[in-house]
Amino acid sequence: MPEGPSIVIAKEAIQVFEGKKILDASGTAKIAMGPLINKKLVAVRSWGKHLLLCLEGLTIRVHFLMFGSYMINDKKERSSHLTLDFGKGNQLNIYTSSIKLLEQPLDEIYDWSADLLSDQWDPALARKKLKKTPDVLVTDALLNQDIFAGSGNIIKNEVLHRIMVHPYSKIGDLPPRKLTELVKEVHNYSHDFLEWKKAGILKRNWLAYTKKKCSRDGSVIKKEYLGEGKRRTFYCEGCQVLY
DNA sequence: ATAAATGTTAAGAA
DNA sequence: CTTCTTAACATTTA
Repeated sequence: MPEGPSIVIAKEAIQVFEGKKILDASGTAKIAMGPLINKKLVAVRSWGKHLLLCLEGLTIRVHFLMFGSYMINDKKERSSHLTLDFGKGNQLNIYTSSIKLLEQPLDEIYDWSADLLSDQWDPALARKKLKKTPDVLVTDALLNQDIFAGSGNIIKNEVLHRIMVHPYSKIGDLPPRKLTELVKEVHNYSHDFLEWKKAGILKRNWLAYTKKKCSRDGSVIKKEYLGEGKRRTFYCEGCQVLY
C-alpha cells in the first residue's frame, strides 16, 4: 500500500467526501476525537507518503506505514484506527496507520516541491540537496523523504535498474549526467507507478524488484540487504555500474 | 505455515 | 546531552 503513488490513489478516492461534515469520529488511534466532530472535510491532499485530511482549522495526518489500509463506505471485521462518519452511509475507515493531528498551516510543515507526485515538484532543488551529501549511498538517497517525498523501496530498486546504477554507488561518485538522470527517473517512475497501479499492472512491469533475472542482459539479479535501513535491494550484476 | 514485506518513530543504550 | 541502535507497530502474502 504505502509508496507515494498509492497514497495519491487513496487521496483521489477519499476526495468523494470533500465538503461533507464529520458527524462522528471513532477508533483506536491515540488522538482526541472531539475536535473532529462537526468539522467539514475541506480538502484531501497528500505529501509523499502522508495522506492529509484537511478540516476547518486542523489536519488529520495519516501514514499507512507498512500495513495500513482504508475502506470507503465499507469496513473490515477488525476494529478501525479511525472511522469518520459523514452520515447516510458515507464512511471512511482507516486501519493500522500512524495518525496525528496537525494544528499548523500545512505550508509551514510541508515543502510541496519535494513531493514527487506534486505538480510543484522541483528537480533542480532535489539535485541541489543531493550535492550536499556526496558520501550517501544512492540506495539510501532514493529513500530520503526530505529529497524524494513519496519514493519507497520499489521505486528505489526500479529507478536504479532503469538508470543502470549499482545501489552501492555514492552520490558524489556519480557523473553529473547520471545524477540528473537519477532525479529525472525517480520522477518518471513515480508517475509510471501511479498509472500502472491504477491499471492493476504494476507488478507485471517490475524489472528488478523481486526479479531473478535481468530482462536487459539476462544476468542474475542479486538480492542484498543494503543501506542504513538494510532494505531489500535487487540489482543486476551485469548492467548496473558501480561508480 | 512460518517468515518476510511497499515504513517510521520512540524508547533505550552507549 | 547527544547520537546510535533496537524494537515496536500489526497484516497480508508467498
